[in-house]
Order: sequence, then C-alpha cells, then structure tokens
Amino acid sequence: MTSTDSSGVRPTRQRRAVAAALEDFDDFRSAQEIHEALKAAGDNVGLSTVYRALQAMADAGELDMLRSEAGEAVYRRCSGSHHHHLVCRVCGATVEVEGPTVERWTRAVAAEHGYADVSHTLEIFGTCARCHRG
Amino acid sequence: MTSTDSSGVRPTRQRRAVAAALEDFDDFRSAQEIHEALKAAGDNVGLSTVYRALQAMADAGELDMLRSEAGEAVYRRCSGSHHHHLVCRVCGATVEVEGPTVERWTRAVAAEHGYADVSHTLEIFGTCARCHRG
DNA sequence: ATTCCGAATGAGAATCATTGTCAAGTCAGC
DNA sequence: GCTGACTTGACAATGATTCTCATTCGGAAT
Ligand SMILES: [Zn+2]
Ligand SMILES: [Zn+2]
Ligand SMILES: [Zn+2]
Ligand SMILES: [Zn+2]
Repeated sequence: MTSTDSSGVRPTRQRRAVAAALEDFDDFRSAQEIHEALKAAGDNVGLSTVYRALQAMADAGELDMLRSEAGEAVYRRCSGSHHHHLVCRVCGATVEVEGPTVERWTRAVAAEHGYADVSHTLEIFGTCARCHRG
Repeated sequence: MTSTDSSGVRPTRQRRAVAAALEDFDDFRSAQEIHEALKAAGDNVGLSTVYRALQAMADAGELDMLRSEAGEAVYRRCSGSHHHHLVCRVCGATVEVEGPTVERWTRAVAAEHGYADVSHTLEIFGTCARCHRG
C-alpha cells in the first residue's frame, strides 16, 4: 500500500532529493542542472546518482524526458496523461498541450504505411509572450 | 548565377564525396557512418571534414537532420518541402510524410498561448511491415 | 535492536560523439 | 609563380553520459 512509491523508484534520500528538486522547477532541466541545484541547496547527491535517478523515474513514467536543441537530455515533472510541449526557446517556459488530432493523424499515417508499434515525438518551440518583446 | 552551388556549400572533392554517400543511403545516417562508408569506398575524407560538410549542408537546407533515440545526430537527403518522418525502429526504413493538419494544429496551439517564431519537430517511430514479422 | 543481503551510492575512470586547433594544402586571379 | 581566402585533416580538447567497484544503506526478518 503505499505511500510514496507505488511501483516506481525506491525512495532513498537521494532520490527524494532529486524528485523534490524537479518539483521546484516548472521547465525542463538537465541532469547537471539538477545536480547543481542540489549542491547549492546543500543537499549533496553524486552526479552518477542524479543520472540514475532521472532515468529510473523517466522509465517509470514519472518524468518526461526530451532532448534540447543542443541534444542534451532534459527532464520535467509532468502530468500523467499523454501530451506534448510548447517550449520557449529563450526562457524555457513550458506548456503542456494535448491534441487528439495529431494522435489520430500519426496513427493513421503509420497504419497507412504498414508500420506497427507506433510511438512519436512532437515538440513545439517558439518564443513566449514575455520573451518576444511586447 | 549559378551552377551547382547557388548559395549552399562550395563543391570540393570531400564535400562532393559526402553528398554522394548520402545519395547512396535511403535512411538516416550519422557522421561517423558516412565517414566509414567513404573510407570503405577508398574515398578518404577526414572525420572533422565530414562533420563540417554535413552541418553546412544541413544549414543550407540540403539535408534533414534529426536525433536518433540514442541522441546522435543523423542526416538524410530529403525532398525540399516541409515534411516529417516515419522511421522503422529496427531497420531504419524511412518514409517522408506531410500533414497540413498537424502544421495547422501546431500553429494554432502556439498562437493560442502567445508563442511566436514557432517551429516544431515531429517524428513517428514504429516497425515497418518487413520488420514486424510478416 | 541486530543481523543480513541485495540494492543504491559516489568518486573517479572510461566512453564517445562532437568541436576546436592550427599547420599545411588548394585554387582563383593577378 | 605569388598572394590570400577558404579547406582540410591529424590530433587534442571538451562535455555529456556511462561504467567500475568498494562502501554504505534500507528494510524485512529475527
Ligand atoms: Zn510533459
Ligand atoms: Zn520565454
Ligand atoms: Zn526528411
Ligand atoms: Zn523495418
């Protein structure tokens, strides 16, 4: 029954720290950034451990991971349901978006070409209202 | 104006070799793979040069670049117009797909949230007919 | 509480793609 | 044949991520 774990990651001081750090951010962050943030907060966690924790959580579906335009893996605590992201290229401000339309479309396209076990990645980048001047 | 270059990349032996190698592939390939292929064909080109050529061509819009699930940059010679890809997770078989629907959708979503200068990435992964058994 | 064992940690080395450096090479036009 | 701007490529350097492995931890059972 349960409490904090459910079926995901086993709670240790470090993993809890990483999870907590993610709650403090609203945008996508890299492993290194999380590591920094923890260190700054006096909450020391080894870099390897941060990497492992993030991957484990992402595998458990507790986090969303995507690659920044520079190719680095960045993570974010998101809602449980399937969605995509609208990300500000400048400040990182992120909005979760859902689109039954695209979901349907990707499925249709895949089927049409005989592809099975379909998955997809879709991210939208732009500059948010605050950043693109006003 | 103009012959083979127009505004893109200046033709040298090496760059022509890289371009030619890409014609021989139908799927996305990494810089290292191109480099290998060239070496195998006796057409020696320095690795740095391959990287530079690929980036230049991608910048010039002559190539499509995306990140494999492992995060490496992979390139492919594609049609000029805007499109996305349906990629076989197993063999790499790639199909270019277009979807006015999604284009419209991303634009609408971005506008709705006040984001400007919008761009997007969308790739569909699956196993092609030949690969997912038969 | 104490014991026990597999899972988790972390310091540091090892990988690996990508980028930087810079001396030598290429080529066009003078 | 000389000059200068652009290219090349061997090699070093970077930087993110992964691996190693001795040590520590958590927590279930005693
Ligand atoms: Zn998300
Ligand atoms: Zn912004
Ligand atoms: Zn393409
Ligand atoms: Zn296939």
